[in-house]
Amino acid sequence: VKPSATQVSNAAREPHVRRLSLFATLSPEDVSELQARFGRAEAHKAGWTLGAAETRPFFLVSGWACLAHGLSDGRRQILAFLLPGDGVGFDLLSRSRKSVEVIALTEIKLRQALPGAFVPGPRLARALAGAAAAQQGRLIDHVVRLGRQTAYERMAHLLLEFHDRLLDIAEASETGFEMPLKQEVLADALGLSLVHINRILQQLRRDGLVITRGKKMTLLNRAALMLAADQNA
Amino acid sequence: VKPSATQVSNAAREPHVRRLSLFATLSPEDVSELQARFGRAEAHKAGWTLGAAETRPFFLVSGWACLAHGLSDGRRQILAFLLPGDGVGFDLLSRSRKSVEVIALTEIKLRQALPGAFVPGPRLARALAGAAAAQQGRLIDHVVRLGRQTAYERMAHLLLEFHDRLLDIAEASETGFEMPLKQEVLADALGLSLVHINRILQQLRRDGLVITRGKKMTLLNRAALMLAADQNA
DNA sequence: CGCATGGTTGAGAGGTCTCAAGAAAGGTGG
DNA sequence: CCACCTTTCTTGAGACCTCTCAACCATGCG
Repeated sequence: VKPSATQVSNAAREPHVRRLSLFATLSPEDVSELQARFGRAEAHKAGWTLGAAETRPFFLVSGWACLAHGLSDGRRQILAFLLPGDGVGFDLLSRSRKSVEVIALTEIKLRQALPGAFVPGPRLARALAGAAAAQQGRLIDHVVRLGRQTAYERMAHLLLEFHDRLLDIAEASETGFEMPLKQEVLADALGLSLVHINRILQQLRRDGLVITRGKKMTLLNRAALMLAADQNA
Repeated sequence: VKPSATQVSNAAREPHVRRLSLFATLSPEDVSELQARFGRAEAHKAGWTLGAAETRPFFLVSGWACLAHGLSDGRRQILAFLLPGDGVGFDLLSRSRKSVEVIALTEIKLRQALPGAFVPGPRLARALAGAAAAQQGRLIDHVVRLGRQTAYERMAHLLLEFHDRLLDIAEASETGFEMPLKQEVLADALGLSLVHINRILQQLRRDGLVITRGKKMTLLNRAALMLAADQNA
């Protein structure tokens, strides 16, 4: 494998390369090895759904998606958000349970793994394991939010999670980011009703912690948000 | 490696061997390879606590324990229960987050991995991966419980989880099992208050779904419990 | 027998939900 | 560019679930 400088620098702009680089220093060869294992970007519209167990591993290239589990009476719980650069199917998460679905929350582009076994080199393996561990950690945070935090705390914590994750891939500014989520989605993630989500957001605005304008979310007081989010994590 | 028949049949009685056998058919060599990698059983009293990130991988041999995360104001969320035969530290779960603790809920015995790298054979690797996936699946169930189920549903679902897991290692009868948990622990697991746990248990008894006598939990109507637990999982 | 621990009850407060309706925002065709 | 329709957000009011506080009972153990 002998990647050209152009190929590498193009790849470096891809969010999954950026995100994996957080967990291990990837050589140009690592990057091109990775790129070679995944197909062309394919696009899907918001609302597109896929049984998580049925798919090959993939990276999300752009857009927001989630993993969700539906109850038989229509209630739905969002298990995790997928942001650009996030992978699905590398760890066991998605395979471990039927009835976990991937749902596109916006228009998305993704790159599926090509058929055939993928045996990553040591650095790449470390990066993939790191990303999987990070996802596990977020799932744990989610349990804590749902089990032991108030609506206000949950929302503060989730907003900070989004901000941190988007900063990692340079899709957020120091003070804010685009959050293309309906309040209904926030409700299904945080285990609250749509109406209550609305009121909690108002409260955060009234307290001067955030500003929302359309899909633009501005964090006015990160320190106060962290205090509210607690988890002392 | 040439294990004696006695060694193997003794090992087969150990709960972690039993549990791993659910995920792959282990040869006698696999079993003795596994046994050789873990030290003697060490005992700890209820209440014993350990930072999950600090420990070597281990198997719980007997007793009940849990993984928990504490908030700064004293609130606590139990992330997962550890039953005899369960492992900690093989997947990323425990390592991924500081401030996740292992807590012994009863007297426990555990066997830590011996120092040095552990490179399991293919069947053993499959079994370990299967066990890790099962644990992930339970974590997902937990998220759904906490996010989208009522107290009654959560309790029903958790009782069924206990029953199924204990049946796997032959520590439950068809209709019941020993549940050595204080109501406070159930509260921290299910995201409810101690008082409410008490009332929910009464309700389950009143509805004829369970009987509790001391630590003995009897499931009178598994079908009805499953209906209540939903998750249609 | 007496203390300590864990379970049970009662009453009132509070957070969150549901239902229902109205306002705003966004997209589409004329 | 406007009118219209759909989607999403916002508001109000009452109900319900769950919480907190504060006792009181049961059980087990020294």
